[in-house]
Amino acid sequence: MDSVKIKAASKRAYHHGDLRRELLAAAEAIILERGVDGFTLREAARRVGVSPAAPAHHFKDARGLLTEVAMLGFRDFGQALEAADRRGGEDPARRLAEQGRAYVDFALDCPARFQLMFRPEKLDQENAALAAAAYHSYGVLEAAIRVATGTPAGSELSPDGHGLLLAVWSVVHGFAHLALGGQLRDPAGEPVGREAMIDTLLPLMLRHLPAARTEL
Amino acid sequence: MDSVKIKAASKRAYHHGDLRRELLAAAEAIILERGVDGFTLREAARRVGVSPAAPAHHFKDARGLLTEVAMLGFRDFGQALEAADRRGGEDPARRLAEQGRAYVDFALDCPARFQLMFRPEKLDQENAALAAAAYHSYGVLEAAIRVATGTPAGSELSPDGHGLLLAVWSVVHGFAHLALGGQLRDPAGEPVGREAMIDTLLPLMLRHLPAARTEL
DNA sequence: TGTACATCAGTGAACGCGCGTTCACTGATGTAC
DNA sequence: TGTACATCAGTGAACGCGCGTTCACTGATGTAC
Repeated sequence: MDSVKIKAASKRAYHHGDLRRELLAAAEAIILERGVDGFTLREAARRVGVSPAAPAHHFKDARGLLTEVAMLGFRDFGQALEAADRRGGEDPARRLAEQGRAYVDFALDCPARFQLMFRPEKLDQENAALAAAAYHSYGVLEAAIRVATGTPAGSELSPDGHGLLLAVWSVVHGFAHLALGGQLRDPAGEPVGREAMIDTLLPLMLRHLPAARTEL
Repeated sequence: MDSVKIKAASKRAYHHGDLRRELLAAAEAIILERGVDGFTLREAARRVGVSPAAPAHHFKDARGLLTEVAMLGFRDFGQALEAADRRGGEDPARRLAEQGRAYVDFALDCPARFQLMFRPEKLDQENAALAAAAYHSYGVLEAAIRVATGTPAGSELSPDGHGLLLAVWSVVHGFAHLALGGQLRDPAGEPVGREAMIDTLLPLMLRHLPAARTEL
């Protein structure tokens, strides 16, 4: 372990080598500790051991850095939803349930990114990569709804389908938001964990989908 | 109308008269325009036409003012939920549906207060009045769940009841949060309004309550 | 293989900014006698 | 009813702070010949 440390420390040259990536990681760490609003560019530079002017070579400004964090977050998020969707196999209700679980898992496992991702005022809304990544995540959920409601890929979602989408998204997002805020308590006063989501909310939500009753 | 204005302006004495209340109102206006993080004590003082030191006579500090705004918000919120609950009459499902509607109405009609109320890191968590007001709001929802699940006032909520409470709260809160963020779109790309909540989400949520099917 | 030079990725000092809060103060109000 | 005085609710100047960003710079790297 010493050798690794020495190697890393000794190569601390004038050129950092991986500053961009390290700044992104530092931003996440800061958000985790201090909240989205606790982030400052200077603090990120400080943590990475670089002058406050250095980040400008990699990001337009502070907002640019945060936007990048959120964009990468949405990419991972979309991938997690896709993986969950695949785990659901052929059963539409299971696909939705798995996505719901993945949604909450992401929120609770990566609260910094998650909270940033849903704070649009902190991000550069003009950024195409961010918009694309966010829209792609949305598409994963929508696709599962299409399957669940038998809506072919090209045509518009039925009102029922759209309602289901709203409902699933809302319940899952609301749960994540409240859980992250520490506001959810069980009858004993303990903070509610993600199992509550999986065990009770999703079944409740998906109950009326024919296939759901047996699988959940 | 002139007389009113003159009366108000002419009485612009050394002593403001209603500074406390006006600061609270200014804080809300600032949050509305600039978001919760856009609030500053100096800006509030500026709007009210008072020196930056004046607020200290009415609030311990900036956090104290925000805490008061949130506390008053929770009071109104609780009252709105109670009124909605009463509108629901005897039908448990209708009571829940009315509360859900009131929840979303409050969020969309008073976005500044609502968003502040659910940003615990901005508030003084030690403040007893805030905690009481928040807890009271929660109690209104819980009471309706008790009725819906036939749980007497003294005894613990059943797992099913607790699940229902989580579900209703999550869906309603998630919808409000996403709608405020402008993230919800209907198939035509238009922002989704509160009708979606009332027309489709709540029925979906409450469908399995026996009385709900007919009433909604 | 060496060398000149452009480019890249840093430094560190400095800028102006708005913030929350403190301070000594003062004008207005209310109360005791 | 007047007056002395305590208290309340303001002022405005000043404090120190950390921030984002700019600037002229310099060290390291990569490339053309």
